[in-house]
Amino acid sequence: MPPPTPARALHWFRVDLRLIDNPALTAAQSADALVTVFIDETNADFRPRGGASKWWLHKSLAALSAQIEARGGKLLILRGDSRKIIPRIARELSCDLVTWNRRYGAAERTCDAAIKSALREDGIEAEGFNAGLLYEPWTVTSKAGGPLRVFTPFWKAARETGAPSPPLPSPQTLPAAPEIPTGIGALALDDLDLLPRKPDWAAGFSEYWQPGEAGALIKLHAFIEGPIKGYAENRDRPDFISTSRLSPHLAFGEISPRQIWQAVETAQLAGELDASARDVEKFFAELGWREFSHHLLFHYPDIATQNYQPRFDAFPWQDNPEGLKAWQRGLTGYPMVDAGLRELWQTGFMHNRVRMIVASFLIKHLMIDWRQGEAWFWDTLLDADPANNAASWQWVAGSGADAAPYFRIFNPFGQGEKFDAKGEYVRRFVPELANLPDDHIHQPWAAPPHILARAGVRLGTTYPRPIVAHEVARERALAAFKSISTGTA
DNA sequence: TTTTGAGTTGTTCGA
DNA sequence: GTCGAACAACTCAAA
Repeated sequence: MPPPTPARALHWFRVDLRLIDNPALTAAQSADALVTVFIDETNADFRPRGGASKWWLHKSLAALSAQIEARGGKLLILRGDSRKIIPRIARELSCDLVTWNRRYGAAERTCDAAIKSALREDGIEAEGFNAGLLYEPWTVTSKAGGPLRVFTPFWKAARETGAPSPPLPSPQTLPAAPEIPTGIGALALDDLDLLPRKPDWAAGFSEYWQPGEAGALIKLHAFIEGPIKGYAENRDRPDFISTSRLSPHLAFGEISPRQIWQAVETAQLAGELDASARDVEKFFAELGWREFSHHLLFHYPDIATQNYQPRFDAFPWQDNPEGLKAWQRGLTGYPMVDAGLRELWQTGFMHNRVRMIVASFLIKHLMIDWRQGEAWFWDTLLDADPANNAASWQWVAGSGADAAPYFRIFNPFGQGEKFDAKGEYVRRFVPELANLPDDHIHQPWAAPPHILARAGVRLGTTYPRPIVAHEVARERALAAFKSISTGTA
């Protein structure tokens, strides 16, 4: 337990870049003096941040720092191995309490546990809190006491443990920081060198995103006033804004799932929500999938690198660097797949339905190891999240917990015809096909020559032919997946 | 211990 | 055009 009124506290920001509903910050703010710190961690066993995440982090830290200063506080920025830095600065700044919010990856938990014991050996109190999840992984168990590995029973059991707790308010003022010695190694945000320069591939991102707590609240309220109505049906439509787009904000902890939950529920109870109960349940279930991914990461720490189902270790993945490159660049010849990958490159985001389509294509049509797709998403997604990214790729591959069956192979043009019937999504991100009529835009290779000519499309020149024929690829994938089935085959 | 029912997101084929 | 069945068999969770 922390001292009743610590003289001097340190709050360590990690995946909680916000002031509202920040229990660790709230616990620290009763101190007479408060230092808040963010560390660009260079710990050897941590996965390096992806490029898109770095861009977001820069913007988010700028927003957070301004918010803290507006309340009389100070955000210190440092770089290095957190296992050394935290105990050192806690000592040098004479702190008697250090607080943080928990993270759930194996390396991070080991690190935090080591820091906690180091601090306590120095007589400094250290305490972790839950800021990132509705239900912490160890609180949701089967009747037998173990982790749940199927979503539906997991989500049922989680909700039976009780309603999510309400969010904490933002502190209106923060205790002033003590004098920071110059030798402590404080950096300016720009020193972290998080923004891309040559070339600046992130130049377009600001058009779509406002990183930081204020931007998160704007997205939340826009969702509650708009797309949550009809969410159950529309969430599969990439051709208009049909989802919350809160994922990058959640990935950096600029908003908590408790805040989202409470805002939706409050609007619903007040009769201000023009959405059906089914819409709300569907949306809550998506938060539930995020919880489930974290639950899996906590109980099975290797999910980002190892097949959850070991029989997939024998899968005949193909070494196909040209195929991988065509996929990454959005040049597979399948408009829906290419639109998705170009949306990712241009905006740092991809609609969830399209993520499934492009992932299925990489894994099943090209038979490229899901880890290569996971790595690309890790580098390019603004919402790259160690739990969601790994669990979702394994779900598509069929190698994960509660995964898609092997014979579920998305038809890359059928999905387009179904969920982007007018081709608006394709036209937005694959402009060289924009003049094709609706009924040919998802299968340009099958369009009559005069239609292609009129639309200015020359296959193999202005837009690629399919790099693999769907029917051939499908049969090949079915055979490969059958070969690792546990049956007698 | 054994049994039973269920399991995010799909596609294809044939009636 | 629409609809149901097949696509495998397994694992999980609970009774």
